[in-house]
Amino acid sequence: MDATAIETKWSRRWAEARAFESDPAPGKEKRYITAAFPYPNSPQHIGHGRTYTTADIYSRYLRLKGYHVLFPMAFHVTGTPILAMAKRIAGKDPDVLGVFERIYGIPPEKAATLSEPRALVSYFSDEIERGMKEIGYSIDWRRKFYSYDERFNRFIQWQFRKLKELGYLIKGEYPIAWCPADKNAVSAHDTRGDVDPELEDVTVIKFAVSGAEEPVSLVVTTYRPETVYGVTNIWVNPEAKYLRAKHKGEVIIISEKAAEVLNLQLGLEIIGEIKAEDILKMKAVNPMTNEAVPVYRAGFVSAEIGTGIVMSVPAHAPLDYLALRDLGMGSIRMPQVVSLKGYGAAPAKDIVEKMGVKDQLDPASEKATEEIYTKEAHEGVMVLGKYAGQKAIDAKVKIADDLRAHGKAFNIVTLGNGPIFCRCGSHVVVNILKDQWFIDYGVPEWKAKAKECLEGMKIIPADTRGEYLYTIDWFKTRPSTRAAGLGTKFPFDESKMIEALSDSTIYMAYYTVAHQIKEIPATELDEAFFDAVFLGKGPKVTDARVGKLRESFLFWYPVDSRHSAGDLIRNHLTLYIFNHVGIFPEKKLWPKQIVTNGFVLMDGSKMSKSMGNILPLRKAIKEYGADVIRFSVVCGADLSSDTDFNRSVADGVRSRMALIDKLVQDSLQAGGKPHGRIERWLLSRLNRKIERADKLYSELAIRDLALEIFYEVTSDLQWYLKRSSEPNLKDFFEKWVVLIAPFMPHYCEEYWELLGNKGFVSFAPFPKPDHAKIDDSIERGEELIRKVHGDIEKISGLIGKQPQKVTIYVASDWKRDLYNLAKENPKIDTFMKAAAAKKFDMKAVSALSKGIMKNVHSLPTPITQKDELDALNDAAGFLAKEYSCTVEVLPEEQPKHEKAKSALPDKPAIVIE
RNA sequence: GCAGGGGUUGCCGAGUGGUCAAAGGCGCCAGGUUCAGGGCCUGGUCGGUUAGUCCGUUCGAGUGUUCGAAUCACUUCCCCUGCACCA
Repeated sequence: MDATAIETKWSRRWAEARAFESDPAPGKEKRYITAAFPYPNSPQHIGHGRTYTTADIYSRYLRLKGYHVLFPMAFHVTGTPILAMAKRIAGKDPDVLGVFERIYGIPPEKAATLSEPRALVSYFSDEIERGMKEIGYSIDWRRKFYSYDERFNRFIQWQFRKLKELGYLIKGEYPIAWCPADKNAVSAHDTRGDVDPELEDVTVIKFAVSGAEEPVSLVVTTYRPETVYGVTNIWVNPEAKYLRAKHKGEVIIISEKAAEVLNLQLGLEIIGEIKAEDILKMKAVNPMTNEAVPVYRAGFVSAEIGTGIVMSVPAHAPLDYLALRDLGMGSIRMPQVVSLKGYGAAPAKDIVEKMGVKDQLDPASEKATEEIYTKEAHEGVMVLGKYAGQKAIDAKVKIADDLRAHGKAFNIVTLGNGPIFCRCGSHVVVNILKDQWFIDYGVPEWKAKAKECLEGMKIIPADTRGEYLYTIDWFKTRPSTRAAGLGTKFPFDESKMIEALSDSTIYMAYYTVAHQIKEIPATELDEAFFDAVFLGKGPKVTDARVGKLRESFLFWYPVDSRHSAGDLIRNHLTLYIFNHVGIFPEKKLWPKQIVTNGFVLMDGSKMSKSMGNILPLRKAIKEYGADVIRFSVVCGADLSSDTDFNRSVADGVRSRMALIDKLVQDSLQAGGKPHGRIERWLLSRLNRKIERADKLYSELAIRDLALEIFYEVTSDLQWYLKRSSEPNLKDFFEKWVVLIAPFMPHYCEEYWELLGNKGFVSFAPFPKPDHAKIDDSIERGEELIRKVHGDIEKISGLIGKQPQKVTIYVASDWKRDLYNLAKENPKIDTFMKAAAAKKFDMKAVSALSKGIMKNVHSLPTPITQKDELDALNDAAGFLAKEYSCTVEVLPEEQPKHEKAKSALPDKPAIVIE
């Protein structure tokens, strides 16, 4: 069995026959399948293979069911990662080049040539396409495109024009992580160490300086605005530089470093420096209590965090208490704002004393702070102010809102996990974009339509439906443009690019015309053109070139099944629903079904570059063969859970295929011979499976399918081999090969041909279950033989000798009648009465009654004595061979041993001598 | 913190009121195989017991509902994922 030869042969034949190039075929029932298109910044690994293999199995199943199926593929290159990677290659970044060489096996000379984004895209997309062809995905490659293709750009621009028309596109302010040197937004892959910047809203409260010549405020940053009632003083760091600056017409005092970082979002106008000593002489008015409080010095205050000025709430902030204590003021009045069970009026003081924290520089102060903050946030109750009696966590928001409403506070956005550095070396700050475009997924009618669509959709696995619903509710405004990246220019501001998740929500519509549209000059693909093709309206509906495209779109749409990994529910898949219901008013064009799957683990752990345990798909195919890999990446677990790929699984699949391969070859000689009992058993089992498999396929219960039509089948075949003298399996394989073809298309094509069939198995009809071949008594008989076989093994083990002679006694039919009677009368007294009424031999009945009644609800429904005798007689030769002894099968009515009478239905008496 | 998912016998992983000492795979043990090894086949793999049996204990921990719970409810501990501009 040469996997590579078979795979090459059949992928060539499919390509030559253009087997999977699908065009509209009016009159035929269609199914349109898509899977999330790949992002070509690395080769695909076996994990990517799971989604596509699932989609391919489904497509192939639907073809067997007689549907006209389209399964296209394209490449998503939108956004910044490819740009960033190309740049890093150009800069000879050792991390990137190291991963290329070690994990992807790309030689350094080759890697060096990939410093241009387009070269990178071309290299990896080519690699991915080859892999997809090698593994046998039934894709219509004519429809391939890249998301930076000019025609596709025009399509996406059309989409955004429609969104604007619908009022879903809005403009507003938006905070983002920003590199002041590059003048660009930064995300994880732009930072040193791939840190994902976390933005955090922080409240800034203004404390007016009392008695100042002109109005001026100290601005303090706080995460706990509710504690403003308990402020005893303000902290500044005497080592830091402070400035006076104008902010929205008011003068504020802020640290120099803070002003630098916050300038972009606050628009500060610097007036001049102010010495820390001068600030320390001031008194500041608490905007909530109107109390004037002094300003003190504290080393723990950092000029770089927030505004560089902090309010002091010693009752609730350990650091504030410690700093006061360090100044010798540990016993001043500390107003309590929040009550906390288990603590006194000053929880911060309590914990500092309990933990024995030395001073404000003691690292233990951090732990104390964390504990008090967490506890007060969740268990604390307000004891002061307007919201007394409410939970601290609720009061926090209300108090901040109140302060802002009265102009006593404003918000800033900071980096919660800073400091972060751009790859260029500069300090990442927060910028507020003034003219950011958003898609407003918060529009109620839009949400309602999305929910309506969801309700009408089939969701596999079913238990993820709630997650979609949650996501639909959770979506609000979503930024849809970025300053840089590959992809499509934003039509209403060409200096911006459409963001990567926003340009991949309705591209499935584009596939339906992707190859035809190439014949039309890009410049003619204007709004009216796409209106005509996808909405059937506007001036160009009569355009001759539109007609064909419109027809194709209407033939294939809607998408019958969309496939992706489950992590995309929170963004892509829900955006897919939103944009479809938004752009396409006709409900018949809305998505029908979404299928999501879990990840593939490698030997039990997540694949990652840092662990170096990524198995590239093409490497895996080379090692195991395409069909084995296809099977191994999908069969290990339910669709929704992660599945583990490891060598022993793949080896197991491979060795089972080797057995099947041999049997197929052998069966070719055996055509036309009559079927014995064991063939009838096998065919009975198979026909039962065919019936179940049809349902399992349509539900994509892949794990169950794998057990049912592969693992169980190979174990049946192993039993068959033991029981049968010469393989006679042609009829079996005729059906089974079709049944499993979606999983193992290459081998199955080969076997299909070997078995003398014409055409591709890929388009053969799904086998029909032959109910006449399903035979309970044969199957039960075979089970009995297996059981007897095992029992002989056990008994001879227990008595410690090899059998010379085995005699098997089959229970009389009256015992079977008794079993049935017991099932009808599961209580001992009624059972005995019923038995007496039916004139059973009551002495024999009472001997059996105890055993029967104990297991009355698990009692087998026995087959007849004759059926048991037939089965065991058929197996007598086999059993004799197995144990190299003589085997005799007798009814219990012909006893040669007293044990004969202990025979029970489904449990013959066995005498070993 | 909030939201979602989960803890099953050596491991992975089925099982969602009785038919469950609990599928299947892997690992391990014993035996077999014109078997070098690997492979393949049969049996075993919670404890005890036995001519193929029967008994006891188990499904993160605890409490409860029930004639009956791995399965339902409550409490508790632990783990994983997501929390937005990132594809």
